[in-house]
Amino acid sequence: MTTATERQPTHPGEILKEDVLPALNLSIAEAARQLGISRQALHKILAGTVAVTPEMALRLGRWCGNGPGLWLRMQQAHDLWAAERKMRVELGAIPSHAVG
Amino acid sequence: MTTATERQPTHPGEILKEDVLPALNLSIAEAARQLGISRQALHKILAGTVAVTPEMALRLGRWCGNGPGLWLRMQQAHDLWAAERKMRVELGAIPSHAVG
DNA sequence: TTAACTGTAGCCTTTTAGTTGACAATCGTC
DNA sequence: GACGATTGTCAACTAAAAGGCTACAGTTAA
Repeated sequence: MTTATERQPTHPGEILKEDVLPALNLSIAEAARQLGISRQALHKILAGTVAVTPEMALRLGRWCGNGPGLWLRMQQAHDLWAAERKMRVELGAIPSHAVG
Repeated sequence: MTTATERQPTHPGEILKEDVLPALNLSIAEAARQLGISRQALHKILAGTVAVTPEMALRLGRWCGNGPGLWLRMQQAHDLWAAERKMRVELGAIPSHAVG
């Protein structure tokens, strides 16, 4: 395996927008206030145009009460998928020292 | 749990320097050549002064034959630990919507 | 001695997260 | 209809970080 070029993993902002915000019944502006960030910054996360940094994952994890892990793992999967496509050619040129 | 302020998680470069490079019996310069990066860039990773990005994790994963996951998880643990200390105060000000 | 490798230090470019300010469009309420 | 809050989106700015490059002093091996 690890051939996995499936489809793009869901961006954490999507979960935030479709599940968390509706469940809490909060506006974007109010949520941003509680998170201590600008509403524009939160908007970009919801739109998936910026990444969830470790710092932002800590904010979200504290705010949602589920810890930073989920948000960070989702973002990582997303980043890895993107990087893998971008580097496909270059990666092929790297010699592999695999044991097996 | 998640109180975890233990000690700083090991930086992935440490593993690279102490285990991988000796096992492969390669110089830093040669390893950098194979990885397709400058020897200075590799040196900074080994010294732990820069982070292992998703792209770099893909290079290392391909090169070592173990995939990018290990390197990325180690870096993430490292980053999270650092961010958590830096934001401790600010995090306390964020209201928690935990269910339980 | 000469060649290669190493640790560091700069400098430069590009990318990206986050801020503030601004504007038009929308929606609920009085 | 008017008012206020929210929203989507833009631009300008700052700050940080990755990665490349050059350079130089020190070390080690042939």
